Amino acid sequence: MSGMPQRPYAPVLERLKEAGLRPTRQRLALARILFTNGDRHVTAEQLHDEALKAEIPVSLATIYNTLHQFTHAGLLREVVVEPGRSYFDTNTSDHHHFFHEQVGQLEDIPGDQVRLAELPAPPSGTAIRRVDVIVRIRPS
Amino acid sequence: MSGMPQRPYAPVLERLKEAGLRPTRQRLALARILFTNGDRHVTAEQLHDEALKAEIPVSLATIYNTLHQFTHAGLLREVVVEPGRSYFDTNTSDHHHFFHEQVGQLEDIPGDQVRLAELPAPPSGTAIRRVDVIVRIRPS
DNA sequence: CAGCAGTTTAGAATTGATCTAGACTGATTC
DNA sequence: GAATCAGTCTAGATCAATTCTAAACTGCTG
Repeated sequence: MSGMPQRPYAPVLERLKEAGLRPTRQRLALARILFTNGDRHVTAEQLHDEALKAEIPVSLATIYNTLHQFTHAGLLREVVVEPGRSYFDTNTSDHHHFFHEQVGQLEDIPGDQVRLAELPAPPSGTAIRRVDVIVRIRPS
Repeated sequence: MSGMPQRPYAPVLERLKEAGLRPTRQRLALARILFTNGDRHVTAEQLHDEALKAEIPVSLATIYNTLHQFTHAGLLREVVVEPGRSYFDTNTSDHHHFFHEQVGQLEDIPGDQVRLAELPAPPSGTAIRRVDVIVRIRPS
């Protein structure tokens, strides 16, 4: 079918190298799925299914390893909204989320559409690491 | 030891009745642990341990049932901050949280110390059900 | 192309939570 | 206060998401 060999690997390869991650077959393929399709929010299972459909046989363990490595490297951000399920967000810039509870679907809120007028001082001996705002929505 | 029979059950009994929950042995005991010690944030496991230590033999299944029933009745509020673990907050008023990630410990932020200057319009066809703000902190 | 640290993998194990079917119990009725 | 019954409770099985383990594999570098 496709005449041109699929090769938008180059930019993704760069990102892996910069992050100090050895560009293996699996990491390249997963990075391509994650980072060449706009902003995304995936669970481990979703990414696994998608990889298998794309003919990239990869184990679930590797999916988990990779998601966490990417997160530590700052390529992904983990978002916790439901007990017993983690979402990974390819948008690592400063922003918050809508969470559609019925569907289990996350959606970015552009960073400047939520502003905290006032932030409390953290308890003494602690520093703020990050602020998460989750706007839980339901069909109306 | 204690001369007076422990009996701050009365107020707690009222709350159960008002919520339409039959005041059983277990529910009364758990309600007393939860609601007569100021604002608290507990996981199912924590509450279970505490109950057993207080000589109230209760199964883990009942702990889960009770926590959910109390939550539906509006006596508790569930807070999701960590994948794979749910916290239940005895403070059901409008407020947000600090989450001490190293320790897995939640702390209330008084309602008026976080104010959202701007809230985005929910996607069309949806309505906002609730907004959660989690300020993640770490030892400094 | 040999060697090795870093990766990947299948499958087992762990964890938090839920389900199930049977035993128990608060409230109601006589 | 015994009989009744819907509502509860329980031990144990089960489930789903995730992590662990030990062995096989693979990018690099020399």
